[in-house]
Amino acid sequence: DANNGGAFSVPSKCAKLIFPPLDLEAKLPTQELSITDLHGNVWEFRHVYRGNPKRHMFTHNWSQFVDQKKLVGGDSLIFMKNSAGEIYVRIHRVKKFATPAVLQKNELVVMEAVKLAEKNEAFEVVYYPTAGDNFVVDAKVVEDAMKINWNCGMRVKRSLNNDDSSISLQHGTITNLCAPSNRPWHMLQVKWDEGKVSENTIQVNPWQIEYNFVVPTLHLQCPPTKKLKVAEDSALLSDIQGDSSIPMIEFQHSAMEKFVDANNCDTKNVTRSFKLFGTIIQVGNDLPNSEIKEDDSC
Amino acid sequence: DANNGGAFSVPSKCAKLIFPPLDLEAKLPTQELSITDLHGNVWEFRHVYRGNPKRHMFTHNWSQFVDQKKLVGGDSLIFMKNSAGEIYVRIHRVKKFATPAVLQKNELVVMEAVKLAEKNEAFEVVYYPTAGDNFVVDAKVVEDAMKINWNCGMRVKRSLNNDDSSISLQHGTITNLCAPSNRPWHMLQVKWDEGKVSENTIQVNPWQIEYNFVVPTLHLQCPPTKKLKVAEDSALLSDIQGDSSIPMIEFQHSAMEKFVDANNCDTKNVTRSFKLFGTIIQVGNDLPNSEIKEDDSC
DNA sequence: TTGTCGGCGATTCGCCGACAA
DNA sequence: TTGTCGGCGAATCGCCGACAA
Repeated sequence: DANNGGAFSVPSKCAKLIFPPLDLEAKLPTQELSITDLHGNVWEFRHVYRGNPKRHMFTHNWSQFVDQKKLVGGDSLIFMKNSAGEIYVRIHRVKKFATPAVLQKNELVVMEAVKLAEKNEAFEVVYYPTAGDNFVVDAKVVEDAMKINWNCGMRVKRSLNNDDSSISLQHGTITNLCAPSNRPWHMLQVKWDEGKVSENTIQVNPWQIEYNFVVPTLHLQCPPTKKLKVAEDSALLSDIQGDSSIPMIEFQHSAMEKFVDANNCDTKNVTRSFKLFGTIIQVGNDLPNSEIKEDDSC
Repeated sequence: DANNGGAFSVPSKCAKLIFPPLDLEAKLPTQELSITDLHGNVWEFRHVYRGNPKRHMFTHNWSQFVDQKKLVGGDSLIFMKNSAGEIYVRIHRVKKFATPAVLQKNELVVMEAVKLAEKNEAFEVVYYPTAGDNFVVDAKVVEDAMKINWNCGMRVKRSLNNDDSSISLQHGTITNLCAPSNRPWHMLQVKWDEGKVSENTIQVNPWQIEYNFVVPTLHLQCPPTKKLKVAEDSALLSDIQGDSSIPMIEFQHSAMEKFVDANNCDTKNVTRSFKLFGTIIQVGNDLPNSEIKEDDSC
């Protein structure tokens, strides 16, 4: 388990198993530990054995670690030691589920904008780049996702690219198909395997999930283990940017900028098209002064 | 001018002209000022008249302002008051020029990667998303830029989208055409009007600048004043992301991610093409394990 | 065994006038 | 007129054992 105030209490099993032994005769047994994270960054923690009753703790550099990794209560740490005695740490973040109330409010706002956009009228949407619920996507991405014959009971997955360390796969089942006015926006209702029952059913866009076909037991060119490794490498490369729970968000964000730019009477890329909530938008001079606000909070 | 230690000394002309008058009889004349920035955020500064000799200063909330706006020595503030008495502040950032030595080192690294890429061999480049010197660009952007008949003496401009507030236009003149092996990378040498003489000549890519045609005195559909306003609005919308000195960087960054993903044996977008240093790259499975590292520092 | 609390010392931060350029 | 310095009190931070769950 994870953080409390100021220092970190290391479970004693973990400390005895992994850390070099301390001189327990000293009044204040202390050593400096160099621990490597998944990025190859080395953290110099001070490991002390103190308190009454005695317990193993990290003091120096611990709060910096919490800050930089944006740890919250519930997150877990996994310590590892290789044969050379080098210690590694990996973060396993607690899954965060948005409450249905928030999701429903977003739904209303977006659907209103959809109607305005279809009529070519001005619309306004507050965009949270880090929230992972994105509505401006490259047209091709939407089309590819719509080629799949989505159906109730299908097993799906999405990867949660948590902040800046681990990547984890989330699995679920399609429980409902709801296509208001035949639009793909939030068309699929998915029940995730994990999470509190009251919070684990959400509506998603087809392009945010992947169909989770069952891998047969035959030998394939890309066995599942290798595929997983690739996913981790890719996370390692891209996570410094540190946003979003959905892999494609960076591209979507840029698409958004492109759209805003073009909307402000830049005539260089008039032929470019995007899907906006599933409606094709030709960006150019013919749109009114639609405004899209960005906001990094949330 | 801008910041010193802890508080901010407001030039007395500015204070007398713009701020509401203080009760100069009090021992410590003080008032709270609500000042709005370009994002519409309201800052509550404490304005005191203190010291010996007396001077106008901002104390409370000033350091938060410096932190959030990432002000550095040399940056300027512009205060404005409208007829209703509301006060606004705008930041004008000092221009930063990279040293020729750094630029030349980058040049060597990139040119080496170009050669490897052309031979379809593995290459490695450290990518700084915030540095503004980008080499993976949508093919169409490059092609558009190459349609212009670049020539010495042409006047050009680029917009510096400084961190998160003002946008400023930088003007310059093409002083040299250097096309090693007929590639557009760093093809144009530009001398900027401002900046120290030793640092104001750099090599740029054609897609990073705009040809600055002379606007005739006739009436046009888009007079220059309006165009400037548009640029400011666009900065207002996009600057929270807060990177880069070149408008297109976000898109380039996403293109980079796309490229990395595709390179890691994702077969969904094999038909997509990019210009890499001006060389067309078809992303797909046929490339070896090229690695591209990202790094947010610098 | 381990989460939380109060305490304490060291460091930083916010705000001031004293200078001097 | 205005940039920088030292000083000071307040607030925060880092680190500890005392509890109790």
